Amino acid sequence: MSSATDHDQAIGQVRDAMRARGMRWTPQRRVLLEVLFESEGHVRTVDLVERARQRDPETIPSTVYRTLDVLEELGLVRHSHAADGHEQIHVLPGGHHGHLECRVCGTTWEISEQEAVDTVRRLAEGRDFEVDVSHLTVVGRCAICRGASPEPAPA
Amino acid sequence: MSSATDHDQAIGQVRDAMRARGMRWTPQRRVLLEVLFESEGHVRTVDLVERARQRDPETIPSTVYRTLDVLEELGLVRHSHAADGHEQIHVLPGGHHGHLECRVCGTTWEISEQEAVDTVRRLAEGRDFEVDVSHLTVVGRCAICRGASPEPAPA
DNA sequence: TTAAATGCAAAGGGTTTGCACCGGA
DNA sequence: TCCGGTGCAAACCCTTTGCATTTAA
Repeated sequence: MSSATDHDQAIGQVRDAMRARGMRWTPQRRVLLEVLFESEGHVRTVDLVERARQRDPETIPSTVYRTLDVLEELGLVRHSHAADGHEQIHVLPGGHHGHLECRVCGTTWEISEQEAVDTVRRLAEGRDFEVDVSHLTVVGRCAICRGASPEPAPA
Repeated sequence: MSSATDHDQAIGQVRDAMRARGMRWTPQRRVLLEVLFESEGHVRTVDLVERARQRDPETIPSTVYRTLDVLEELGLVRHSHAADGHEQIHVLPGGHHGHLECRVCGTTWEISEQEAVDTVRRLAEGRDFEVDVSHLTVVGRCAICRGASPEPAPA
């Protein structure tokens, strides 16, 4: 768990990085960064917009989307897609990581970078393919949902 | 590679299965099934609509989407999401399989069911998670695109 | 000062829905 | 005949875009 101070420090670094590149530091960007760092690794973009709006009701979606694009260019976040196809944002300093998502209950678990890399290693090596583990989402049914409904839809 | 006759036979089975459940067999459904069986395992839903329209210009998108829902309930197809979040359809009798997709050039390769299962086995076993390999899409950069641009965006 | 960001509104693209009509069983 | 499917149009949701205005540097 990170403290508010950790976040402040990380946000300060982003601010400096942006200024160093001639970009501007705005209240809107600070709000988004705060929300991002509190989002424990991954969030749906839609939820991000919502959380930012809770913090600042004036939040405009397009500003959030545009800032996310910038942050992705800076390498601070990455996006992937959840089981329903919606965009999902990952904060990198929390570590590259993949996801395991239950298609029944929607719960998501993180897969550590190491485990994600181990998982796809064989795939990648055999084909000279560079896997983007942050974009890896493995979908299926979790233990609880399998127990609740033993069989998947029959063929 | 399957012959037209194989397809006809498979389509006939679907027709019978639908009738047996009190569902109706329509020209629109036949067209969609034909397109599906010619799609070699996986297609984006949008492309499916397009291909059906080439065959029958009267094709209506909502009919395609609704029929796909029915086919998924029957267990004949599954959907997943490509790297851009768009829906992708898989025809099951062609075999469960995953995908490898290059985020740069967009090329997609199939991963056999066996390889997909091997890949995620450790992940699944450790958590009692049932992985839906048909929904597995591993994104990254292919050998060619890595050669063209050595480094990904720096952090 | 001045170019980067924002706010706003509108468009875009894929997908879903409601409902009257059609047509397969 | 009768209910499942279709056609059509509109709604939806997330996301992107254009452009005038604001504002950080």
